[in-house]
Amino acid sequence: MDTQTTLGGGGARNLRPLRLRRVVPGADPALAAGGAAFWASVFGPSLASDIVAELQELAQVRELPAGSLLMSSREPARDLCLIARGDAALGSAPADGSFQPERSVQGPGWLDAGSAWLGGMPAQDAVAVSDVVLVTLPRADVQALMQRCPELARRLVLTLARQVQSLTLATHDLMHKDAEGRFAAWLLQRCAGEAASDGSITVALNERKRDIASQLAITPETLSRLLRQLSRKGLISVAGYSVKVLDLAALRALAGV
Amino acid sequence: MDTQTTLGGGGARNLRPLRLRRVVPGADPALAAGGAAFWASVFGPSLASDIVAELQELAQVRELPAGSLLMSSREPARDLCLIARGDAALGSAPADGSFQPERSVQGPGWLDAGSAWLGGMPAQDAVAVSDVVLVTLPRADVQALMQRCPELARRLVLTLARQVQSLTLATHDLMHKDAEGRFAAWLLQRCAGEAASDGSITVALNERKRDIASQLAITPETLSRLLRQLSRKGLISVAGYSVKVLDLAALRALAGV
DNA sequence: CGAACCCTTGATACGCTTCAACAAGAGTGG
DNA sequence: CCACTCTTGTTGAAGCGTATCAAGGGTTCG
Repeated sequence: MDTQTTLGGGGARNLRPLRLRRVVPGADPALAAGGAAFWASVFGPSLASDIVAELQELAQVRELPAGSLLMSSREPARDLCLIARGDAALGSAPADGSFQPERSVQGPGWLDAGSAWLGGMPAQDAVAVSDVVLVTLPRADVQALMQRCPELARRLVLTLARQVQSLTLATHDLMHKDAEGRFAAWLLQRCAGEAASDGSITVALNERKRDIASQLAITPETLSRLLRQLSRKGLISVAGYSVKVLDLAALRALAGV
Repeated sequence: MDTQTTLGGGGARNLRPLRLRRVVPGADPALAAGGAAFWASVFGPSLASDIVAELQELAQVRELPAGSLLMSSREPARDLCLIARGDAALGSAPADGSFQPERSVQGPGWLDAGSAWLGGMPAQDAVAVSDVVLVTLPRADVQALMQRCPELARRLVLTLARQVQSLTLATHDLMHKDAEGRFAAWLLQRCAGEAASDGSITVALNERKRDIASQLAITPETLSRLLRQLSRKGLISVAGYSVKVLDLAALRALAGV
């Protein structure tokens, strides 16, 4: 039917993401774990350097292999959790060993800034998708630091406000968009600022397709059919784990409302 | 088929909620709008009284009729929004005059504590379901107050963290539960702490059924069929706008996972 | 090689929406 | 008071969207 018989075929495609990635590019650990750049990317730029130093003092930095459980909904959250390097997934682990990712986080960024304040269990579990550098800040210490530095409090409020907005948009999508619309919106978000010269944009899928499907609340089968449909309609062109966006406007129309 | 021919029938049921309620019980305005009780219910108890006084100073209190637009996703959010009295609905207003409620808020409580910090448009619209007393706090002033009172900052972080958790649970439900499960969960949440002597619990539906359906992301038709199904199975008993829960355990089983 | 894992494709089943029709109030105005 | 309209909820029939089940091929690893 298509000139391209198999989506998974072709030689020039990028490699498939493994379930557990064992090899990791050896990034500079000093930069990733402890640099001021890291704190700037999670708390925003130009935070007073003495505060950054205190945060660095409080932070517990751990390097963990892919597959590690970073956060469990079965034990109380005492720390604010961040990812300095690597990818992680938030979702639910239904005790039978499987894991349903609901949201993905790429380092450097926040994993969970909220649960620790509530004195109960976090609402989600988290696992490392790649090898990660996990940074944890004890809530009590952060609270004490906030007492002396109102600016830090403001940054934290900002972080939480952003997350509220992001989650609000996510629920809106789940309530009002069908699978095609949600995938279009997901793809557009991955396009942000990566325009090529001819107007086409290529998006590399870093995760397994079944994890993408899981985040979109659809089955892997449906995602596969969706990719086929959209490429048949000429909106995208798929080669393994790389998706080229051909018709940005049409994709936006699908994603809108 | 049933002994009860029509769900809407029967004489002893409670009244139907109107689309725009015009009559409102005349509660004590002093208590609702300005009392320390109000601030305690939104910021938590035992906040320093001088801070409460300053908040009271900053707050702009407005009494608005049912149907009013309280918040628009088309104009930037400069204030933190609270409801002192009455009911409001957050959702999307698709410009054609209709309104799709996604979440309901009952006073006293927060309407939107997050958007104002982001310097953009809020992600949702809000309308008053009943007559409401709307309280707004200019973000800049709250920020200045937080500088002098770290405790206030902590309370705000707590508020936002709670909302993050609530939204996380909502997305989880939308992703993994079917309509029956979501409705069961919704009903159970309304049961909280209202147990009668014989173990049965009666829940009064304050909103239109179509608004409940909208919050559950289902159609009114499906909700109607769902009520019929569950009452046929003996889990609940429906009389107009009052639902009696008969089998709490079975309902929990439906809502679980 | 076989085993494990992933993606794809097809056939089928089910949940929910859509559309249409109807009954019951609630508001309106004679 | 009644007739009329508007809105809400209910019910049934039909159809779409997505899940489920089953089969097959590709790739990686032991």
